[in-house]
Amino acid sequence: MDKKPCKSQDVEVRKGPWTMEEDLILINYIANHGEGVWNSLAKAAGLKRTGKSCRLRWLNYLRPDVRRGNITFEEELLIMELHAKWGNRWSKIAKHLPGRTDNEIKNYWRTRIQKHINKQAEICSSQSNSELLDHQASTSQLPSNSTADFMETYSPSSFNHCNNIEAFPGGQQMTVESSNQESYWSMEDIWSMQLFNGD
DNA sequence: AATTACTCCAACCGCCATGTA
DNA sequence: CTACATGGCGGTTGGAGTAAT
Repeated sequence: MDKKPCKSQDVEVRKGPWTMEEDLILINYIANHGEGVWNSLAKAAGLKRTGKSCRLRWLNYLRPDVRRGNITFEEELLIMELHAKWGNRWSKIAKHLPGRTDNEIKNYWRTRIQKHINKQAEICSSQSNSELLDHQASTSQLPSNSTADFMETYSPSSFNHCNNIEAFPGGQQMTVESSNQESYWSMEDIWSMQLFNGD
């Protein structure tokens, strides 16, 4: 089922969640040989994954400098500011948040900030008249320029003199409450194991 | 205690840009 | 110049975990 024929040869390709073994293989290989052409890296490392998959796994999860969870209030503000400026240019935004990946920022935006914006819009629309409703309907997908509109109201600068902070995702806690205590292997675990195995 | 609804995030997909033969 | 391979990006989805009923 999760096998896909390759163009040139019938190589089985694994999909779905990465196992710890695969992680270790990838980490080990990159530690010894560095990043390279991902397709050939995948083959050379003996991983039955596409180069794309390896690249994604490495960049979003396995890199030693990746920070996950606990997005701070400052980071949240920066994300909103940069999103207002650039729209959904997640990789560009991620470059301004050391250790954060575009995927994480994108997820964070969608699950927390955008949701909050939609809520705010709902409140607004229930309070105001049909004029707003029309505008909302046309921007329900929240393209980048509607975010810019939103930022006029909720820009970081306006936060300084606005008491809406507690209404924001995460509220007064300012940080993501989801625990960092991974239920499975933490990256520290994996990296320490990698050091064990490394040559 | 069981079920349903919701949240969150890792991973995949498809498209586009760029590099190379 | 063209065709193909690869990388990078943004959008979307599946499923695990958690909260609510």
